[in-house]
Amino acid sequence: MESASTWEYQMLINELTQGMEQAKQLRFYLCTTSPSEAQNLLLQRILSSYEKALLILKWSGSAGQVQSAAPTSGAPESSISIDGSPGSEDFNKNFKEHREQRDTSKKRKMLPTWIEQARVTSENGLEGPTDDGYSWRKYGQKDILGANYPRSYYRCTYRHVQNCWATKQVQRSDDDPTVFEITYKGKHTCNQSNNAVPPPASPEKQEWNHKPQQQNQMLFDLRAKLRVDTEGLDNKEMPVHFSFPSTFANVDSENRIFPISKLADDVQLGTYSPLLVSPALSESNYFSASSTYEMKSFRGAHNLHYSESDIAEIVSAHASTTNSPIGGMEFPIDPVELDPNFPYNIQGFFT
DNA sequence: GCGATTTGACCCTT
DNA sequence: AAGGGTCAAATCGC
Repeated sequence: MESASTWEYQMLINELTQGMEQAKQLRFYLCTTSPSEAQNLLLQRILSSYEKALLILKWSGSAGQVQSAAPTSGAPESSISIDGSPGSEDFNKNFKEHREQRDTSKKRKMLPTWIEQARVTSENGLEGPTDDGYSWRKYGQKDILGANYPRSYYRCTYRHVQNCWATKQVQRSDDDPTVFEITYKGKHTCNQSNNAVPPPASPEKQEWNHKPQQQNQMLFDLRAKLRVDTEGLDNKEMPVHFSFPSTFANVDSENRIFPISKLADDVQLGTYSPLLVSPALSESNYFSASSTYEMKSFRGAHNLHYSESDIAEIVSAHASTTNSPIGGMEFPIDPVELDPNFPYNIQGFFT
Protein backbone atom coordinates (compact mmCIF):
# COMPACT_ATOMS: atom_id res chain seq x y z
CA MET A 1 0.00 0.00 0.00
CA GLU A 2 2.80 2.27 0.77
CA SER A 3 4.50 2.11 -2.59
CA ALA A 4 1.38 2.81 -4.58
CA SER A 5 0.30 5.74 -2.52
CA THR A 6 3.82 7.07 -2.39
CA TRP A 7 4.09 6.84 -6.10
CA GLU A 8 0.83 8.66 -6.61
CA TYR A 9 1.89 11.19 -4.10
CA GLN A 10 5.10 11.83 -5.94
CA MET A 11 3.28 12.05 -9.22
CA LEU A 12 0.93 14.57 -7.74
CA ILE A 13 3.81 16.58 -6.40
CA ASN A 14 5.49 16.45 -9.77
CA GLU A 15 2.41 17.55 -11.60
CA LEU A 16 1.81 20.41 -9.25
CA THR A 17 5.41 21.45 -9.39
CA GLN A 18 5.28 21.42 -13.14
CA GLY A 19 2.16 23.46 -13.14
CA MET A 20 3.69 26.00 -10.86
CA GLU A 21 6.81 26.25 -12.93
CA GLN A 22 4.76 26.78 -16.04
CA ALA A 23 2.74 29.43 -14.32
CA LYS A 24 5.96 31.12 -13.33
CA GLN A 25 7.10 31.02 -16.92
CA LEU A 26 3.85 32.52 -17.96
CA ARG A 27 4.33 35.24 -15.44
CA PHE A 28 7.77 35.88 -16.81
CA TYR A 29 6.44 36.22 -20.32
CA LEU A 30 3.64 38.41 -19.22
CA CYS A 31 6.06 40.65 -17.40
CA THR A 32 7.64 41.52 -20.69
CA THR A 33 4.34 42.62 -22.10
CA SER A 34 3.06 44.77 -19.27
CA PRO A 35 0.17 42.65 -18.20
CA SER A 36 -3.01 44.05 -16.86
CA GLU A 37 -3.83 44.06 -13.24
CA ALA A 38 -6.30 41.29 -13.75
CA GLN A 39 -3.70 39.15 -15.44
CA ASN A 40 -1.25 39.78 -12.68
CA LEU A 41 -3.79 38.88 -10.14
CA LEU A 42 -4.81 35.75 -11.89
CA LEU A 43 -1.24 34.62 -12.08
CA GLN A 44 -0.73 35.43 -8.50
CA ARG A 45 -3.65 33.31 -7.55
CA ILE A 46 -2.64 30.44 -9.74
CA LEU A 47 0.80 30.41 -8.22
CA SER A 48 -0.66 30.76 -4.82
CA SER A 49 -2.91 27.80 -5.37
CA TYR A 50 -0.05 25.66 -6.53
CA GLU A 51 2.05 26.66 -3.60
CA LYS A 52 -0.67 25.87 -1.17
CA ALA A 53 -1.52 22.59 -2.79
CA LEU A 54 2.10 21.57 -2.64
CA LEU A 55 2.36 22.70 0.91
CA ILE A 56 -0.64 20.73 1.90
CA LEU A 57 0.55 17.66 0.11
CA LYS A 58 3.96 17.85 1.58
CA TRP A 59 2.56 18.59 4.93
CA SER A 60 0.17 15.72 4.88
CA GLY A 61 2.83 13.50 3.43
CA SER A 62 5.00 14.10 6.43
CA ALA A 63 2.18 14.38 8.86
CA GLY A 64 3.48 11.58 10.94
CA GLN A 65 6.79 13.27 11.35
CA VAL A 66 5.22 16.58 11.98
CA GLN A 67 3.08 15.03 14.54
CA SER A 68 5.95 13.65 16.42
CA ALA A 69 7.98 16.77 15.92
CA ALA A 70 5.11 18.76 17.37
CA PRO A 71 6.66 22.18 17.15
CA THR A 72 6.20 25.02 19.56
CA SER A 73 3.19 23.83 21.28
CA GLY A 74 1.96 22.21 24.33
CA ALA A 75 4.83 20.01 25.23
CA PRO A 76 6.61 22.29 27.67
CA GLU A 77 3.59 22.62 29.82
CA SER A 78 3.90 19.12 31.01
CA SER A 79 7.40 19.63 32.23
CA ILE A 80 7.08 23.06 33.69
CA SER A 81 4.57 23.99 36.24
CA ILE A 82 3.52 27.53 36.68
CA ASP A 83 3.79 27.60 40.38
CA GLY A 84 6.26 24.84 40.66
CA SER A 85 9.99 25.02 40.82
CA PRO A 86 11.41 26.26 37.58
CA GLY A 87 14.83 25.14 38.51
CA SER A 88 16.33 28.49 37.73
CA GLU A 89 19.10 29.89 39.84
CA ASP A 90 17.89 33.42 39.79
CA PHE A 91 14.40 32.42 40.49
CA ASN A 92 13.85 35.30 42.85
CA LYS A 93 15.10 37.84 40.46
CA ASN A 94 13.05 36.61 37.63
CA PHE A 95 10.10 35.37 39.47
CA LYS A 96 7.81 38.00 38.13
CA GLU A 97 9.08 37.64 34.62
CA HIS A 98 8.83 33.92 34.79
CA ARG A 99 5.32 34.08 35.99
CA GLU A 100 4.35 36.51 33.29
CA GLN A 101 6.14 34.66 30.61
CA ARG A 102 4.70 31.40 31.65
CA ASP A 103 1.34 33.00 31.55
CA THR A 104 1.80 34.64 28.21
CA SER A 105 3.52 31.62 26.85
CA LYS A 106 0.69 29.46 27.91
CA LYS A 107 -1.73 31.88 26.46
CA ARG A 108 0.20 32.10 23.28
CA LYS A 109 0.08 28.40 22.78
CA MET A 110 -3.63 28.53 23.09
CA LEU A 111 -4.02 31.41 20.77
CA PRO A 112 -5.42 30.82 17.35
CA THR A 113 -2.96 31.82 14.71
CA TRP A 114 -3.58 32.73 11.16
CA ILE A 115 -1.56 34.22 8.42
CA GLU A 116 -2.43 36.80 5.88
CA GLN A 117 -0.37 37.65 2.93
CA ALA A 118 -0.99 41.12 1.75
CA ARG A 119 0.33 42.51 -1.46
CA VAL A 120 0.51 46.18 -1.92
CA THR A 121 1.15 47.94 -5.14
CA SER A 122 3.83 50.55 -5.14
CA GLU A 123 1.98 52.71 -7.61
CA ASN A 124 -0.16 53.84 -4.78
CA GLY A 125 2.86 55.02 -2.93
CA LEU A 126 2.18 52.55 -0.26
CA GLU A 127 4.94 51.03 1.65
CA GLY A 128 3.20 48.09 3.08
CA PRO A 129 0.04 46.37 4.01
CA THR A 130 -2.80 48.23 5.40
CA ASP A 131 -3.96 49.06 8.79
CA ASP A 132 -6.21 46.29 9.88
CA GLY A 133 -8.47 48.33 12.01
CA TYR A 134 -6.71 47.68 15.24
CA SER A 135 -4.25 49.71 17.10
CA TRP A 136 -0.93 47.94 17.38
CA ARG A 137 2.18 48.74 19.26
CA LYS A 138 5.50 47.53 18.05
CA TYR A 139 7.47 45.76 20.70
CA GLY A 140 10.27 44.20 18.81
CA GLN A 141 12.06 43.56 15.61
CA LYS A 142 14.25 40.66 14.78
CA ASP A 143 16.42 39.55 11.96
CA ILE A 144 15.30 36.14 10.93
CA LEU A 145 17.72 33.59 9.73
CA GLY A 146 17.50 33.16 6.01
CA ALA A 147 15.17 36.07 5.57
CA ASN A 148 16.16 39.21 3.79
CA TYR A 149 13.94 41.40 5.84
CA PRO A 150 13.52 41.67 9.58
CA ARG A 151 10.38 40.53 11.30
CA SER A 152 8.45 43.05 13.29
CA TYR A 153 6.45 42.19 16.35
CA TYR A 154 3.32 44.01 17.34
CA ARG A 155 0.95 43.65 20.20
CA CYS A 156 -2.37 45.23 20.82
CA THR A 157 -2.03 48.73 22.17
CA TYR A 158 -4.62 47.89 24.77
CA ARG A 159 -2.91 44.83 26.10
CA HIS A 160 -2.62 46.14 29.59
CA VAL A 161 -5.65 48.37 29.60
CA GLN A 162 -8.06 45.78 28.33
CA ASN A 163 -6.06 42.66 28.76
CA CYS A 164 -6.02 42.10 25.05
CA TRP A 165 -3.41 39.58 24.02
CA ALA A 166 -3.64 39.81 20.30
CA THR A 167 -0.30 40.06 18.58
CA LYS A 168 0.90 40.06 15.06
CA GLN A 169 4.13 39.60 13.22
CA VAL A 170 4.89 41.33 9.99
CA GLN A 171 7.50 40.13 7.62
CA ARG A 172 8.21 41.22 4.12
CA SER A 173 8.44 38.41 1.68
CA ASP A 174 11.84 37.55 0.32
CA ASP A 175 10.49 36.53 -3.02
CA ASP A 176 8.23 39.45 -3.53
CA PRO A 177 9.01 42.54 -1.46
CA THR A 178 5.58 43.88 -2.19
CA VAL A 179 4.11 41.04 -0.24
CA PHE A 180 3.88 41.21 3.50
CA GLU A 181 3.15 38.15 5.48
CA ILE A 182 1.22 39.05 8.56
CA THR A 183 0.87 36.45 11.22
CA TYR A 184 -1.87 37.17 13.67
CA LYS A 185 -1.84 35.43 16.99
CA GLY A 186 -4.78 35.60 19.25
CA LYS A 187 -7.92 37.52 18.84
CA HIS A 188 -8.66 40.93 20.13
CA THR A 189 -10.46 40.97 23.39
CA CYS A 190 -10.35 44.71 23.48
CA ASN A 191 -13.27 46.62 22.14
CA GLN A 192 -11.45 49.11 20.04
CA SER A 193 -13.16 47.96 16.91
CA ASN A 194 -16.50 48.17 18.52
CA ASN A 195 -16.44 51.88 18.82
CA ALA A 196 -16.50 52.93 15.27
CA VAL A 197 -15.94 51.49 11.87
CA PRO A 198 -13.13 53.84 10.95
CA PRO A 199 -10.32 52.58 13.07
CA PRO A 200 -7.83 54.74 14.87
CA ALA A 201 -4.70 55.64 13.03
CA SER A 202 -2.25 52.86 12.71
CA PRO A 203 0.79 52.97 14.90
CA GLU A 204 2.73 51.11 12.31
CA LYS A 205 4.96 53.81 11.13
CA GLN A 206 7.96 51.83 10.30
CA GLU A 207 6.62 49.11 8.15
CA TRP A 208 4.26 51.31 6.30
CA ASN A 209 3.16 54.85 6.36
CA HIS A 210 -0.21 55.82 5.23
CA LYS A 211 -2.97 58.15 6.12
CA PRO A 212 -6.34 56.82 7.02
CA GLN A 213 -7.71 58.46 3.90
CA GLN A 214 -5.39 56.36 1.85
CA GLN A 215 -6.57 53.20 3.36
CA ASN A 216 -9.61 52.74 1.25
CA GLN A 217 -7.65 52.99 -1.90
CA MET A 218 -5.02 50.76 -0.55
CA LEU A 219 -7.49 48.30 0.70
CA PHE A 220 -8.97 48.33 -2.70
CA ASP A 221 -5.69 47.22 -4.08
CA LEU A 222 -4.94 44.83 -1.41
CA ARG A 223 -4.96 41.27 -2.38
CA ALA A 224 -4.55 38.82 0.28
CA LYS A 225 -4.88 35.27 0.96
CA LEU A 226 -5.74 34.19 4.35
CA ARG A 227 -4.42 31.20 6.06
CA VAL A 228 -5.53 30.23 9.45
CA ASP A 229 -3.09 28.37 11.49
CA THR A 230 -4.16 26.99 14.77
CA GLU A 231 -1.13 25.47 16.24
CA GLY A 232 -0.97 23.07 19.04
CA LEU A 233 -4.61 23.22 19.80
CA ASP A 234 -5.02 19.70 20.91
CA ASN A 235 -3.08 16.73 21.97
CA LYS A 236 -2.02 15.98 18.46
CA GLU A 237 -0.42 19.36 18.24
CA MET A 238 -0.36 19.42 14.55
CA PRO A 239 -0.43 22.77 12.92
CA VAL A 240 -3.64 23.12 11.09
CA HIS A 241 -3.78 25.33 8.07
CA PHE A 242 -6.73 26.26 6.13
CA SER A 243 -6.92 28.81 3.45
CA PHE A 244 -9.76 30.61 1.90
CA PRO A 245 -8.80 31.62 -1.57
CA SER A 246 -11.51 29.55 -3.06
CA THR A 247 -14.42 27.43 -2.27
CA PHE A 248 -13.49 24.83 0.19
CA ALA A 249 -16.43 23.88 2.26
CA ASN A 250 -20.09 23.42 2.46
CA VAL A 251 -22.28 26.41 2.08
CA ASP A 252 -25.59 26.42 3.78
CA SER A 253 -28.78 28.12 2.93
CA GLU A 254 -27.66 31.35 4.43
CA ASN A 255 -24.51 31.39 2.43
CA ARG A 256 -22.58 30.46 5.44
CA ILE A 257 -19.58 28.42 4.76
CA PHE A 258 -18.65 25.45 6.79
CA PRO A 259 -15.56 23.39 6.75
CA ILE A 260 -16.32 19.79 6.21
CA SER A 261 -15.52 18.80 9.71
CA LYS A 262 -17.67 19.68 12.61
CA LEU A 263 -16.32 22.88 13.89
CA ALA A 264 -19.38 24.32 15.38
CA ASP A 265 -18.94 23.13 18.85
CA ASP A 266 -20.47 25.19 21.52
CA VAL A 267 -17.31 25.17 23.49
CA GLN A 268 -15.67 27.34 20.95
CA LEU A 269 -13.47 30.20 21.86
CA GLY A 270 -14.35 32.11 18.81
CA THR A 271 -16.12 32.05 15.55
CA TYR A 272 -14.44 32.71 12.35
CA SER A 273 -15.88 34.00 9.23
CA PRO A 274 -13.16 34.17 6.71
CA LEU A 275 -14.33 34.00 3.24
CA LEU A 276 -15.15 34.55 -0.12
CA VAL A 277 -13.50 34.66 -3.32
CA SER A 278 -15.03 35.54 -6.50
CA PRO A 279 -13.35 33.51 -9.14
CA ALA A 280 -14.21 36.07 -11.73
CA LEU A 281 -11.62 38.26 -13.29
CA SER A 282 -13.15 41.53 -12.42
CA GLU A 283 -11.67 43.79 -9.83
CA SER A 284 -13.91 42.23 -7.33
CA ASN A 285 -11.97 39.09 -7.51
CA TYR A 286 -9.31 40.56 -5.37
CA PHE A 287 -9.42 38.09 -2.65
CA SER A 288 -11.25 39.42 0.24
CA ALA A 289 -12.01 37.96 3.53
CA SER A 290 -13.43 39.04 6.76
CA SER A 291 -13.41 37.57 10.11
CA THR A 292 -15.91 38.40 12.70
CA TYR A 293 -15.36 36.91 16.02
CA GLU A 294 -17.86 36.23 18.58
CA MET A 295 -15.48 35.58 21.27
CA LYS A 296 -15.50 34.70 24.82
CA SER A 297 -12.35 36.12 26.18
CA PHE A 298 -9.80 33.86 27.64
CA ARG A 299 -10.71 35.17 31.01
CA GLY A 300 -14.31 34.56 30.31
CA ALA A 301 -15.16 38.14 31.04
CA HIS A 302 -16.37 39.34 27.72
CA ASN A 303 -18.46 38.21 24.92
CA LEU A 304 -17.81 40.49 22.07
CA HIS A 305 -18.07 40.78 18.38
CA TYR A 306 -15.05 41.71 16.43
CA SER A 307 -14.27 42.58 12.95
CA GLU A 308 -10.87 41.34 12.03
CA SER A 309 -8.12 41.74 9.52
CA ASP A 310 -7.30 44.04 6.71
CA ILE A 311 -9.38 41.98 4.50
CA ALA A 312 -12.36 42.53 6.62
CA GLU A 313 -11.99 46.17 5.86
CA ILE A 314 -12.02 45.46 2.22
CA VAL A 315 -15.13 43.50 2.50
CA SER A 316 -16.91 46.06 4.51
CA ALA A 317 -15.72 48.81 2.27
CA HIS A 318 -16.73 47.07 -0.87
CA ALA A 319 -19.51 44.86 0.18
CA SER A 320 -21.91 47.02 -1.68
CA THR A 321 -19.91 47.20 -4.84
CA THR A 322 -18.50 43.78 -5.23
CA ASN A 323 -20.47 41.14 -6.89
CA SER A 324 -19.04 38.39 -4.88
CA PRO A 325 -21.31 35.40 -5.16
CA ILE A 326 -20.70 34.64 -1.55
CA GLY A 327 -21.97 37.14 0.83
CA GLY A 328 -21.34 37.30 4.52
CA MET A 329 -20.38 33.78 4.97
CA GLU A 330 -19.59 32.77 8.40
CA PHE A 331 -18.61 29.63 10.06
CA PRO A 332 -17.59 28.92 13.51
CA ILE A 333 -14.34 27.31 14.23
CA ASP A 334 -13.28 26.09 17.51
CA PRO A 335 -9.59 26.73 17.76
CA VAL A 336 -9.29 24.31 20.56
CA GLU A 337 -11.37 21.54 19.23
CA LEU A 338 -10.18 21.70 15.68
CA ASP A 339 -9.93 18.40 14.00
CA PRO A 340 -6.26 17.92 13.32
CA ASN A 341 -7.01 15.78 10.32
CA PHE A 342 -7.59 18.91 8.36
CA PRO A 343 -10.52 17.88 6.30
CA TYR A 344 -11.07 21.29 4.84
CA ASN A 345 -11.70 20.08 1.40
CA ILE A 346 -8.51 20.59 -0.38
CA GLN A 347 -10.15 20.25 -3.75
CA GLY A 348 -11.29 23.81 -3.50
CA PHE A 349 -7.82 25.08 -4.12
CA PHE A 350 -8.10 24.20 -7.73
CA THR A 351 -11.36 25.75 -8.55
C1' DG B 1 5.55 65.21 29.04
C1' DC B 2 3.67 61.32 27.14
C1' DG B 3 3.25 57.64 24.17
C1' DA B 4 5.42 55.04 20.43
C1' DT B 5 9.56 53.05 18.49
C1' DT B 6 14.20 51.19 18.62
C1' DT B 7 17.34 47.87 19.94
C1' DG B 8 20.25 45.11 22.83
C1' DA B 9 19.57 41.71 26.25
C1' DC B 10 17.24 38.07 28.04
C1' DC B 11 14.28 33.94 28.00
C1' DC B 12 12.22 29.89 25.90
C1' DT B 13 12.06 26.17 22.81
C1' DT B 14 14.09 22.89 19.96
C1' DA C 1 23.85 26.18 21.17
C1' DA C 2 21.00 28.46 17.95
C1' DG C 3 17.13 30.86 16.64
C1' DG C 4 12.79 33.02 17.60
C1' DG C 5 9.97 35.81 20.74
C1' DT C 6 9.61 39.26 24.34
C1' DC C 7 11.17 42.71 27.58
C1' DA C 8 12.54 47.12 28.87
C1' DA C 9 15.69 51.10 28.93
C1' DA C 10 16.90 54.57 25.79
C1' DT C 11 15.45 57.37 22.28
C1' DC C 12 12.33 59.77 19.27
C1' DG C 13 8.44 62.57 17.84
C1' DC C 14 4.36 65.08 18.53
